[in-house]
Amino acid sequence: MQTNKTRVSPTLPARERILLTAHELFYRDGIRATGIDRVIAESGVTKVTFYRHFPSKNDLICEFLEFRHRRWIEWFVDALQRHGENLNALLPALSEWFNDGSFRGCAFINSVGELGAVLPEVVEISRRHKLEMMEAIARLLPPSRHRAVDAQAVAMAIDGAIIRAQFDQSPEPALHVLNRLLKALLAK
Amino acid sequence: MQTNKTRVSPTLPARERILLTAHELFYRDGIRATGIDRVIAESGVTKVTFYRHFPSKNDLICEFLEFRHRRWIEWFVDALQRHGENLNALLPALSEWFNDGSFRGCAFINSVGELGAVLPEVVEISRRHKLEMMEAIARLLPPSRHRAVDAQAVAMAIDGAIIRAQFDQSPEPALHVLNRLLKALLAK
DNA sequence: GCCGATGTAGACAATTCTGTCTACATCGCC
DNA sequence: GGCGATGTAGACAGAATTGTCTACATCGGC
Repeated sequence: MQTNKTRVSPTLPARERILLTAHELFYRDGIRATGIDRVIAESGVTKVTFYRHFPSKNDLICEFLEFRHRRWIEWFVDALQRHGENLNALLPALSEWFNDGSFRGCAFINSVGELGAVLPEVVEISRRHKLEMMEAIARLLPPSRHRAVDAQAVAMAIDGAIIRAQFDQSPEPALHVLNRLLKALLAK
Repeated sequence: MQTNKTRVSPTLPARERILLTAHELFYRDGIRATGIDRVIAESGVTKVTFYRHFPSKNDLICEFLEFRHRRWIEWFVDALQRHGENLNALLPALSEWFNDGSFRGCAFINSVGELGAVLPEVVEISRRHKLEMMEAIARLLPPSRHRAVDAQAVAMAIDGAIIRAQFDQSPEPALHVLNRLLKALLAK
């Protein structure tokens, strides 16, 4: 009898199961708050299997961030495209994310806050993540002398909105205020 | 012979010493990363003294956030006043903060990311903090119909800038991009 | 047919964490 | 004078942490 609380498909290879489980727990509860034993139990593997794939928790943390990065950017680019591939796509795209029940802010902002001082790789991966987010935003802007700086301004406003959405009960104020900020930025 | 690594003045009452030490360690290294034993050792008190003042680590965490809140707002209001008490004061004020060697982002953003899912008081205190920050910003704006929303937009931009300054090596890009964002917001 | 990669089961070690306990000292204030 | 608040020193308990170890099973590909 298996009484595992496995939440991921047991047909997936062990490595995928571990990564998916870590992704859910790390993002939801925080990284330090999540013990390795918990990840092992919920992904339905054994300790040996786990440690064969991830020599230490720090390795898992880095792989979790890389995994999250690929996943998030893929969603972001797709959402922007679905909503018209211009600046007006930003709000509906972010609205999707903020309204998702599992939204708990930006995994990279959270991780840098939690581990940045102690695990430099976390900062490095997160910086790369924000850079790629900014590049995706830049592609929405018409080529011009200010494109790079404008994209940075939009990215900064979005980070502020992520924080706001994370703090508030509802994502509406964050989206509303972000809209005002974007409008002001475009009307220059 | 006292070999304590006490970093706070030993003449202060025990409670102050604990709070100052916790403030430094929690902000610098993260909350979960900092053990109670470490706080006790570096504040130069004993376990009994510590637990008489703070029944549990969670109590200390909340008191740390309240302490940080009072301290930060006091500094912020003062800095805004010193720099002219108008919107142009924001940049030089934040520049002071970002350039401080101990800057490691916003303690409330970091704490919500780390503990928000598991300690609701943290979110509550942090929300209050952001509200008071926003009110201080609102007082820089001329009374108008949009004052509240404008203050929220400025606060959101500032949160984005805090993140950016925390991620980057240097605070310059964060300040520069924030400047652009504020200029756009005012020129409406 | 064999080898290496991947998988399972669970005991065990070493450390660290929070929090409790006993026993005693000092100081301000009613 | 006595009491309560505040302080010191350090042993101890109980739980949780990360990571190691032995022993065995399965399966695909060379």
